[in-house]
Order: sequence, then C-alpha cells, then structure tokens
Amino acid sequence: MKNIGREYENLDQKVYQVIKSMIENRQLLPGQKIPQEKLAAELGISRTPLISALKFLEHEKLIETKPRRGFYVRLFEIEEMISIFEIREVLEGLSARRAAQTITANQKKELQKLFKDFPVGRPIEDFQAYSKADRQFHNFIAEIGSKEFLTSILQTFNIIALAYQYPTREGLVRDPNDTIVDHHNIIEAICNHDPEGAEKLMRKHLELTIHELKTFNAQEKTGS
Amino acid sequence: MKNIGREYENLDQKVYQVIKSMIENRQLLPGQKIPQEKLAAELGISRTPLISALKFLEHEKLIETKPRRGFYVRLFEIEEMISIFEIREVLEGLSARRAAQTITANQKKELQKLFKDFPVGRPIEDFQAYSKADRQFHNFIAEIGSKEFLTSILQTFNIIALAYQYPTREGLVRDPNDTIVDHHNIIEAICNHDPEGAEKLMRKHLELTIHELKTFNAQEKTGS
DNA sequence: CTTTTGTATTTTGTATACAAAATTCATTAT
DNA sequence: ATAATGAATTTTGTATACAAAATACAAAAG
Repeated sequence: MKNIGREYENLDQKVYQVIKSMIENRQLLPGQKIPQEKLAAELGISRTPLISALKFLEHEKLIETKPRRGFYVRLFEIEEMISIFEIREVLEGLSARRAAQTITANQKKELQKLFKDFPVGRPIEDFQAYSKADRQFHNFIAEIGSKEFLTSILQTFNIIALAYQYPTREGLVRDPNDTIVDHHNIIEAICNHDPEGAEKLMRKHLELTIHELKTFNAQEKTGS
Repeated sequence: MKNIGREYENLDQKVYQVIKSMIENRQLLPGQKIPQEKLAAELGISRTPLISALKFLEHEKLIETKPRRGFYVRLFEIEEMISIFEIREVLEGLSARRAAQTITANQKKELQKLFKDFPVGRPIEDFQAYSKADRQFHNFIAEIGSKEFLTSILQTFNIIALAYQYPTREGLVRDPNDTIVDHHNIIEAICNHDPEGAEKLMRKHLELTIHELKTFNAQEKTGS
C-alpha cells in the first residue's frame, strides 16, 4: 500500500511563507534590497531554497528581480495600485456572487462575527483592528465561494493592497466610518443568498476605493 | 554614469519560456512527470536554473510540485476549468471595457485584421488557424487596455485554456461558426469606444463557454 | 500466482564552490 | 571640491556534490 497522507514540505515553501509575512508586517520594506547571504544565515539555510522562494514571490509581484543586481521588495506606483484595485473589483465581485450561492449556516455565523466590534453608528477608533477585520472579510469571502485558484490570486492582491500602506490610516484608503456600512450590507446580501446584490455591492465598495485613489493621484500630480 | 539599458536575461527566464511553449504545443503532456536530469541535459544546462523555472511555472499552475516526488505538468479537472473560465469572464470583461476606453487608431486596424479570413456567414474549416486567431484576439485585447499586471494573469489563463485541449476541436470549446459572430461584435464595440457594450459582450461570450463546459460535465457524470 | 521484503538504482532537496559581474571605496587627476 | 580610475570586496548566477528519500526490481514467503 502507498503512503499518501505524508505531509512533507520543502524548505522553500516554508521560507516563502516567512518572507511573505515579513513583507506583510513591514520587516522588509518596499524598495528594499534582499540581502541573500545575510537573510539565509538568519534563517539558518543556504541560498538555494531562499532564491527558490524569492523566485516564487516574484511571480506574485511581491518581489522584483533585477538581473545581476538582486531581489527587491516590490514598490508600487499609484497607477499600478489603481489597476490592481480594478482587478479586485471584478474578481471580488465574482467571489461575493459565488459566496452568496454556496454559503453554509456555519459560514454565515463566522462572517457575521467579523465586524461585531464595529456596529454601524459607533465611531471607529482602533484602525489597526479594523484593518485586520477588513482583510479577514475579503479573504473569507474569497474562500467561501471559490476554488483554490481564485483564492490564491485574491490573497496576493490583498497583500499588495496592504503592503502599499497609506501615510494616513493603517493600510486603509477610505475612512472606516464609511466602509463599515458597505461591509454590513455585503454580509447581509451574502447571508440572504442574493448573488446579484452581493456582486453589485462588492463592486461598488471597491469602485469607491478606486475613486479615492484616483483623486489622491490627481492631487499628487498637481502638487499636493 | 550608470548603464541602465543593459538587457541581461538569466538562464531560468529563458528556460521558463522554453518549457511554457513545450506545454503549449504539447511536447509535454498534462499529467506527465518532468525528467529533470534528462531535460536539463537536453537544454544544455544544469538542474539549478531548470528547477528555478519550474518553480516559477508552479505559480502559474502550469506545473505542479509533489514534494520528494518531482514536478508534473498540471492536469485540470473540468470543475477547475469552469472555475477558470468564470475568472476569465470577469477579467476579460474588464479588459474589453478598458480597451474600448483607450484603443488607438492603429490598434483598431490590427484588431480588425485578426478575423479578416473568417467573415460571418462563410463556414469555417481551418480550426487550427481559427484557434490561433482566437488566442491572439484575447491576448491583444488584454494588452490594449491593461497594465502589465492584468496581461500576465490573463496570458496564464489563456495557456491553461489551451493546454486543456478538447477531444473534438483544436482547443476550442464552442463551435467556431457560433463564436465568430461574438468576436466580430466585440471588436465592433471596442472600436466604437463603447466600454459598457464591450464588457457585456465579452462576458456573454465567455458565459456561453462556461455553459458548454457545464453541460459537458453533466453528461460525463451521467455516463457519456 | 500474488504479496511482501530487501537491496540496488535513480531522483530529489539542499549545501557548497567558484567564475563573472557589480559595488565599494580609496586614490589620482581635473 | 568634483569627477574619473581602478584595485579590493561583495554579490550573483550557475554548476557540482552528496545525503536522504523514492522508485524499481528481484528474491522469498504466503
């Protein structure tokens, strides 16, 4: 008989996770060069699996390779961020639609719990906690209705959106006191098994972020 | 002064292209194991850049890694194909919309040339040529309106769609004599700078493919 | 004959080695 | 002082080496 259940994980997959979270919580900053030898030593491995992981991350656009110059943490221009949010708009619209079609009773409970500390009306103060809930919200919806495929694409975008921190609020573009309403509405549509509504609301939600980004970009260009 | 224009390309990037096209034109078949030593020898390189390229392709889901077992050309289930086409539907809808907004006079000419050998009404015979034009069509629209980001995602899906060849026609799901009408309509909408129409038509176009796939899948399950 | 066990062979994952390229930095020239 | 030059140092890209794991296959047991 064959031993199928074995869960072996290569070093590069572990390193991949480590670097990903280092980018996520800003231990590695956008634009920064990756010191291969140093980082490998720190992680207690050789350069081989590290490079392997970096190659993998290159494809997620979290890392950029400059041949003969090394690996760099990707730095996004605002135009690129707009383009990324446009992709998110249609993809997350899809995942909201699918979620509304397939959500189970247990998943409903979990989804409704996410923003329980942020009821509509009460002003939001803890931006960091809200930012975290926001991320969980988008990830969870992706997971409910989608095959592994879509989930992994969306997770990448999520990290990019996060990595591109805004000077003002903790990784958030729009004011939480505005977005909280969207979130509650989307959750309601999904829990009511309303695919069309869920898709429309999710797209609107992200469309407003895009609008905000475009405004910000226009301001930058004219000179703050 | 710094020498910026230098175009150096690592070996793994070249190998990446080679393997990609090997999968595209079926020299490597879905499900097949990649013989590392042998392939490296054939390409006249060591295993290092080969593995690097395979890692890269793993992320595009063209290659699957089974730890301690090696690399395999990815084999897609029909459910996964349906999921992929759902993603294509919304993403290509977006790229059609953007294309309609930004297309230039020269791009219009090029786009209109693509199906000049396949006028509406005349029955299509050369499926291979049509399949090629189809691919160019989708790639070109992606390139017109999108940043590098979306283009690279869509290209991946395109290859997957192709790699999953249908037993009947050359990588095509729907009958070319039906799809040719869609293609001409989408081109018209884009050239008339009609973003809403272009998006709607493109989504409809892919929605029909999804429907076809679902029907096919249902038949398979009941027993041919 | 089929299944199990044990051994030989191949393949994988990772470390290490090393030439070629890039970077640093002190030195000289402008 | 600034720019140019060129060794000394570091880093990169790739090959090679090798232990550990997987596979293939032959012999033994049921």
